[in-house]
Amino acid sequence: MSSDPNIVSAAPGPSETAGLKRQPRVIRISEADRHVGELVEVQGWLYNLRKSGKIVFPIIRDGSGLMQCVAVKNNLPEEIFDTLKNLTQESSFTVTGTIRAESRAIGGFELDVTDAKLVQRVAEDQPYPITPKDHGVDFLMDHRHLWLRSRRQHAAVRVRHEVVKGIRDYFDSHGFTLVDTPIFTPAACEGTTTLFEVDYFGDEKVYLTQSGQLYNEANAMAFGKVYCFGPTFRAEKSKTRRHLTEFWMVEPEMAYADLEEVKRVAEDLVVYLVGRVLENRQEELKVLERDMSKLETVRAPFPRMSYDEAVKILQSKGSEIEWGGDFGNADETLLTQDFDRPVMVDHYPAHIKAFYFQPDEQRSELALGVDVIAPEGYGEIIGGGQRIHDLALLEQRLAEHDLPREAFEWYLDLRRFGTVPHGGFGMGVERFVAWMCGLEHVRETIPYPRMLYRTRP
RNA sequence: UCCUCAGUAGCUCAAUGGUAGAGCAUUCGGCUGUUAACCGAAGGGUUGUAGGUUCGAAUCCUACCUGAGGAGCCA
Repeated sequence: MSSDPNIVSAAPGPSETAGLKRQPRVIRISEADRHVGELVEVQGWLYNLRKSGKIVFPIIRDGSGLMQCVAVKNNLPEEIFDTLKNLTQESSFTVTGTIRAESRAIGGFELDVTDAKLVQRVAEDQPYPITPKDHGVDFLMDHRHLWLRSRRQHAAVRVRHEVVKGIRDYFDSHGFTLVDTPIFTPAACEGTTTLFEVDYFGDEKVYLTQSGQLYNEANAMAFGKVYCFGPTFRAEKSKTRRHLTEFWMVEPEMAYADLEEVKRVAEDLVVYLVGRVLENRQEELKVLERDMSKLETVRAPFPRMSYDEAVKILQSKGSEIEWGGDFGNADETLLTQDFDRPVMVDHYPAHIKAFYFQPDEQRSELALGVDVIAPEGYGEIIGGGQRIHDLALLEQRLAEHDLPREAFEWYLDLRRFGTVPHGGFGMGVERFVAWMCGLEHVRETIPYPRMLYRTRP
């Protein structure tokens, strides 16, 4: 007997007597293996239907999986057989029958039908738009609310769930406290990227956050080790397979941490998450046809190199990059192609990083920042580093970047009242999930993607 | 913002200046083990929009609209 807390329906208990009508237990398809030989009820939607005269094979989808049902005309009341025979795609219905292992059927189990109830039949003059054949991305995105019922989308969303849960479990079990940062913010966190402006009761302009980092620094001084995890907004007119205007980012921040500690945590987190996805989401990766051998090699230590070294490697591989420039996507792919795991690049030129990066002691033109670049062309999944802890230096950087001093007074306070070296990073969930799933585009890693030219549905 | 490509049936595509077609989906009929089942039939079109060239335009030209891929920027 299962103790799955998800089962809310009344199940036949030990007090059931022979005189009572037997109520079949409602199960989810994902747990079919534990109910072989039992009479059960499945509640779901029609995924596909094949019929051959006096026998029909409806495949029911219940959100947890797919199961083929077998209904034979001669063994059923005519009304029930006709109900199943006339089901249209995505019609909702419940079906009762006995579970049997069947290697020919999708999922490995089959239901021999004894009863069925129609809940709502999809009208044939307005059939379900997503047929079992091919569709284009534009059409599917217009029907995203229905597309999520498809197997591949289902798999991607489940991998995302695993990654999100893994992120929380990792930080929760390593002494971090979740301290949420605001989504409405009064000014730019970094001053570089474009922000979405929001009218705030007419008399004040606020912006949707592009990073929780500045608040994270305050929180780290309060709690030692913190993380924030929520949606982030970038009004950049980026139109590539790696960009969304609304995406999720986890940002840990640690007091008394230097660049090396930031790198250690970033590496440890990535290794943990990859291992967890491989362990718990194999079925989903199979649906996505992900080459799992490409993930199994992701172990510590990751290759580490300085920006200087990275530029030399790129130049030797034919890139036209020059010292001082930022890496393009082609550069990132070149840089990782000889490795079977992510690559860490640190000590970037300060002028291509945000104002708050701590400079290197020996070479002040370098910033103590690190990027983690995923293999297979998935690009930068983590960016972070050590922050400036000295008040005078931070004041100088604000001035150099023409940032409004008064808006940052609270941030400067952190350097006035017990400042310590500290650092952290941000990891983009969608890019990470796209890498795990082997997806071409990050738009399939979030249920309702928001992109340059798409805000619907 | 820039560059490239694409818009034809509900969907995916064909028709390369000369009568707009196929598969899937839908409807009707057939089939007791199908695996995107199959077999037969039917309905379904102002070829993204506006203009132009031509005897004749889905096809050539111009503008616009919509989308995709990429660049820059970033996670």
